[in-house]
Amino acid sequence: MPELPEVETVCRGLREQLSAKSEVVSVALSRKKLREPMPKSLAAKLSGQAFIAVRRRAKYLLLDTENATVISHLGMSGSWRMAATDEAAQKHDHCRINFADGRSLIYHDPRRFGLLLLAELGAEQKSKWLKSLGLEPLSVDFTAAYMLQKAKRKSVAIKNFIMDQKIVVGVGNIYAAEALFHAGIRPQKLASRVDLASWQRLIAAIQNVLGDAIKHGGTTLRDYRNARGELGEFQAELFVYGRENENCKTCGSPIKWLKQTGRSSYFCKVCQK
DNA sequence: AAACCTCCCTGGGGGC
DNA sequence: TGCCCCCAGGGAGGTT
Repeated sequence: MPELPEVETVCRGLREQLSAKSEVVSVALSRKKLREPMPKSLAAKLSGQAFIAVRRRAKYLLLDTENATVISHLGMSGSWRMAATDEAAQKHDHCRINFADGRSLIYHDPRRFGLLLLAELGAEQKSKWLKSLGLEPLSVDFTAAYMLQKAKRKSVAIKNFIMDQKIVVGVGNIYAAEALFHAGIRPQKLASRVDLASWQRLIAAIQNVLGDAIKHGGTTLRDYRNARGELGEFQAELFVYGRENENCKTCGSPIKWLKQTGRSSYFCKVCQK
């Protein structure tokens, strides 16, 4: 589900919601496991603490107290919501963090592909989930020269390459399709065949589409909600994703669909070469 | 080493 | 209405 813009939107929302810095009084976990079991020590570690910062690395949310960091990944269907502590639980709620001010922060995840882990303060980057991650796409390090070098002698399609979290993080199936459209590059093109000028266009396209999606609060296809329970609005701005047989917004020709390594791709065969 | 495939889950939609 | 199959925003682990 959530790619960088959705996770960033949730991050900003949680930062605001947690700015009250109320102490945790208790934590309740469901018996179901997410991708990994949730740590039993969560209640003991968080009780008496307040969250002092909320950060994002790739598609991971990092919630800091003074002595630990909660690592959260939303998988395909995860969401966080703030509710009154006396509000009834919903099906698929898996973690409920109760604060002294009468509110509760709740992790909800029907498919349970998400993650909820605990790291010692400052040690989250050592987690196996974070240690091999590539560059942040909105950082100054993300350059055409870097991508050209990394793509050398790679026989993967460009779409798979820009979705490889070891190379660049945060780009998933929707925004890969959208960025390639805006850069005029077909998703099947080999990464090693993309020249420097094309990389410059593609990097600009990735940064623009991620930035615009953040401004629109992300894309809601089905499950995604921000920390206030609101939907994203970027789905109205999509040029190709999910638009098979609909007219290209630029040239009018029908958008094409293909399956690449098990995932749907969408492109315009006139606008993308 | 690199590039596929499979699997972890629930639920919604389409075809019959 | 029901059943069955396919699909979905991710990503680690296994296989070739």
